[in-house]
Amino acid sequence: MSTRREVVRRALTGSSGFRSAQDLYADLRAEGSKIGLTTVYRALQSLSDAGEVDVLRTDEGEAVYRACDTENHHHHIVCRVCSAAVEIENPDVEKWAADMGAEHGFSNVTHTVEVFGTCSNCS
Amino acid sequence: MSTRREVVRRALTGSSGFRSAQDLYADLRAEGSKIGLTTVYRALQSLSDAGEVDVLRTDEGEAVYRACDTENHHHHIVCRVCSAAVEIENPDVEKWAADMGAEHGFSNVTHTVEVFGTCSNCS
DNA sequence: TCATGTTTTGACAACCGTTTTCGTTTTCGT
DNA sequence: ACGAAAACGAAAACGGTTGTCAAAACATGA
Repeated sequence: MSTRREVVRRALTGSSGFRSAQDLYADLRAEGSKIGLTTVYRALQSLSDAGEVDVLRTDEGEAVYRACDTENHHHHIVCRVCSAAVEIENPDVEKWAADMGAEHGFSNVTHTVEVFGTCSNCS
Repeated sequence: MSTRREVVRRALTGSSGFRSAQDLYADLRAEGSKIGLTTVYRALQSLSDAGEVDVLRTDEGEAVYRACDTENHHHHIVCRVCSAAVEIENPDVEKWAADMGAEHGFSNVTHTVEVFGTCSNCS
């Protein structure tokens, strides 16, 4: 396991919200690291492949990452101002998604569910 | 209302699945239209602003569009091979999202829910 | 019909996030 | 300490999308 990857993981863990690769790169450079942008992208790719971080896309198509507390399947409620996020669960939605798949003849069913709002700090 | 906009709308309506701007552009050129890519983007922007088409982002961050049967709030189950989509609803999810927002102090709550799978034609 | 102002259009360039390339540096096993 | 393999970073390439701008289409009034 590379040091750089750990540095990126730590930078991500230091924030409770979703961060973009460029955000993390800026943070790390600001604190004196000589890391390259390419390496940040590579580390995030690898962390997300390993399932250690969650990824989602903003409305603008930018990928943002978060180091979550649990590795289990869950969803988020995300502040659209500061990107802070809370992990949430809903077994009913899981079942519903599976049922919908079966009902319409879809196999290998997955789903994405994200809730957005303005958090109490930002409103 | 411009003709070009109608042409794009018709091209979208002709397909049951989600299509990208570039897909639609290719289709229209293939059928002899002299439309420009910029115009396709502009038409889709305007249709989506007007709420006449639904937009979502692929995993790769590409925007894809669909002309849905209803203008009411709904979700989709989308084939990850051919992009065919079926409109689905779930009042429970709507309520749950709102409840989660309230519970965690988030205001102005919205949500995105998409289900993915392989449709019967493609499996 | 013709002149004039407005809107729409499309070729092309610019943008921006992300990935590829490639030469260099670091790490690791022996 | 040595050489192979992996990681690294700068810069170029890439792909989708948006901005620019001049030309074309359209509308309006004289």
